[in-house]
Amino acid sequence: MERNKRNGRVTIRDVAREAGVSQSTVSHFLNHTASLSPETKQRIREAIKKLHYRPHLVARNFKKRRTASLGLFIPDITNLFYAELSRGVADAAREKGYSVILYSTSYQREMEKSFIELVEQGQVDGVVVSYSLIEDSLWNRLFDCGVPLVLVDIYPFTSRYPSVVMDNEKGMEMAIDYLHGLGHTEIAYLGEPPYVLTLVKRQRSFLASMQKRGFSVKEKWVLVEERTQLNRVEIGFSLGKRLLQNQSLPTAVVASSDLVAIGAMKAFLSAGMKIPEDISVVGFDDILLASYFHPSLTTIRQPKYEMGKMGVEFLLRLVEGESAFQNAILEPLLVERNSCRRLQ
Amino acid sequence: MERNKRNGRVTIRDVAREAGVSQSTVSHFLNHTASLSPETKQRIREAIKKLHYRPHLVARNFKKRRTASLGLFIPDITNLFYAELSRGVADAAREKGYSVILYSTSYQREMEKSFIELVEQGQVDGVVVSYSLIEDSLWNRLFDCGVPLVLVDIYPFTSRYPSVVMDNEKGMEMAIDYLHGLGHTEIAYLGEPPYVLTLVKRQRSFLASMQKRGFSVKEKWVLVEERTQLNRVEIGFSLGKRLLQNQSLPTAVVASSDLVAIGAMKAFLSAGMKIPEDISVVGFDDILLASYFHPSLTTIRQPKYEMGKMGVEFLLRLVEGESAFQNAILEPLLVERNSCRRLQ
DNA sequence: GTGAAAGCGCTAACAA
DNA sequence: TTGTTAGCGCTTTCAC
Repeated sequence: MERNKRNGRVTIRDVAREAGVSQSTVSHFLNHTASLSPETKQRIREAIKKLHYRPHLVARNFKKRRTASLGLFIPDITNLFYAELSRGVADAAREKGYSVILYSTSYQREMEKSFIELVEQGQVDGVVVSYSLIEDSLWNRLFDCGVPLVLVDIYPFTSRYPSVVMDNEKGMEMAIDYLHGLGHTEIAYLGEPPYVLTLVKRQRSFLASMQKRGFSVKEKWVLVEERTQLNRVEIGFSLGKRLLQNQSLPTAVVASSDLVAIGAMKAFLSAGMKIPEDISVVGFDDILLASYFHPSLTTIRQPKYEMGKMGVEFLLRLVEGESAFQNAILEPLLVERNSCRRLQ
Repeated sequence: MERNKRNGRVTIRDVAREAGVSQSTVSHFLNHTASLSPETKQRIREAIKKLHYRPHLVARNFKKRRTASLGLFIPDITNLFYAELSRGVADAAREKGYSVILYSTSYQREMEKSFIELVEQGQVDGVVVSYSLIEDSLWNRLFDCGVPLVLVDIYPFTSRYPSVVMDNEKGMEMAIDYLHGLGHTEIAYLGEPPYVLTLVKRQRSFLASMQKRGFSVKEKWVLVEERTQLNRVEIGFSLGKRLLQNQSLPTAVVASSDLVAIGAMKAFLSAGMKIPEDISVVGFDDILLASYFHPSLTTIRQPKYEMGKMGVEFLLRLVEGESAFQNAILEPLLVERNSCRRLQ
């Protein structure tokens, strides 16, 4: 970078001086906000080139009272579900000229707090929230600071914000339906910590769907981890092992997510069981890699990338001044692979 | 957020007025940069509370000529290698008071360019680069704009910057050594596009290590994909299938990364082969989930999280004015699982 | 202990 | 078509 005498950065002033015009003329040139004479333009162009001038983005946005960036609240970027969602968010944001600041909390209170503070201090123009704040008071701080918000994969527990979710009840019902169609009636549920309503709904819908069909649900077959911070795959593994401690086993298992399903499959295989011969498994999400496990995982697909993308679209409408907003509910899709067998 | 009359945001001015002191006194209060009388402090505290004042981070940093954020250049956040690395970067950054802006390019020129422009325009104080810019001229723009840089998982092709890499040659040699120890001499290499030196080194080291041991390398057993943008797992799958078209097959396969290995395993299993009975597989990276595939993947571990973390540490020294810098080379570790068998 | 004033790099009325 | 001026919200001398 070229440096000017004073402090380093080449500013619009330096360009103006070099070109023999005023600051505002250079600004007009940069923003095409006035028509300038060809000669002036040329002089400015040369000055810019000579000094290697680049407008200072932050100053520019500061003046315009915006940051052109969005915050992305997620619990864990190494969870493929969130990674795929993030990609949708990042792509949509970039397309509209916004940057994405990563607020990935590792499910930790401290991190939540520190990110919320950044939001309160105006670091971003809007926030995509795919995460349930553990500490309730932080939600209030987020709401109170008046920053535009969109809830993605989080149910709109308050109706003040746009949101994008998949129909989780329906997704879970499709899973049960599918297993039912294959002749299964003895089905277990393995769940990660239901710390978001999304997960609560899956669990409830599991129970409701089972009941609706007259299938009994053994308490010991509904295993839900409590400790929020654990790795999802490890949760699945440990729940899988716990399930195997039962006297009688179900013929099929539905997991709260693919990661849990994968962990559970590992537990089953490690115990010498065969999938789907000895037990069928259905996941939830359809993460990348789901089809690469052995056996490939039958699962309920969530349109993660699209959810992220749509979330940003909804958010930016708010950011750019619209007051109306939408709450989208997307459709689940069952992806049949090789982790389930037909009984008999 | 409380609003003042003029434009919305409550500023330090409003607080000063409310408390009956000057702006600078409030500033001193906020920054503990002068000792104030208890009464003044109290009045300011009350005013802040009453108005729900939050200092404006951007203005603050602008004044201080910094952004307190770092850019993270990666090709794909849904590639678990980069997701894990990103976590290290994010954690270290947060710990030091910096935010992370995601520059994930999807291996696309356009994206590269648009991110480089943001860097040139001063969006960040420093950049973690774990990505080889496809377009050479963009590297120059990055270098020329004088922003502090650290290269992570990228070899320092110029010696002007700090860097963190694992010893890729050694890692690959360990893989061959390991297979050798198990009695393998017929080994194939499946490689993703060697668009970074890191990958080139793995490939070269594969050839060198084979040669050193007097193992012949069949040309048809060294398969390397060219198309940069393809998904790594799919690359592995297609290379695996291509390998199977050979008349004679190797007894073992080394992949350029775990994702490629996983794809290849899928191809082998789909063709009715058993792993490791019919063919042994060694991966590279040890991504999360590597132990959950079937069979679990023997691989060379890269300390991804630590690399990200260390990268940020190196970078921040530069950002904070130090001129000396380090180039760290980390040690690989072979993680033995179940994807390889002893011959005989 | 407190405040006046200048200025970070830029945009945007408004004037000329 | 070009320039003057007044800030955006804050920090930071430097004086009192």
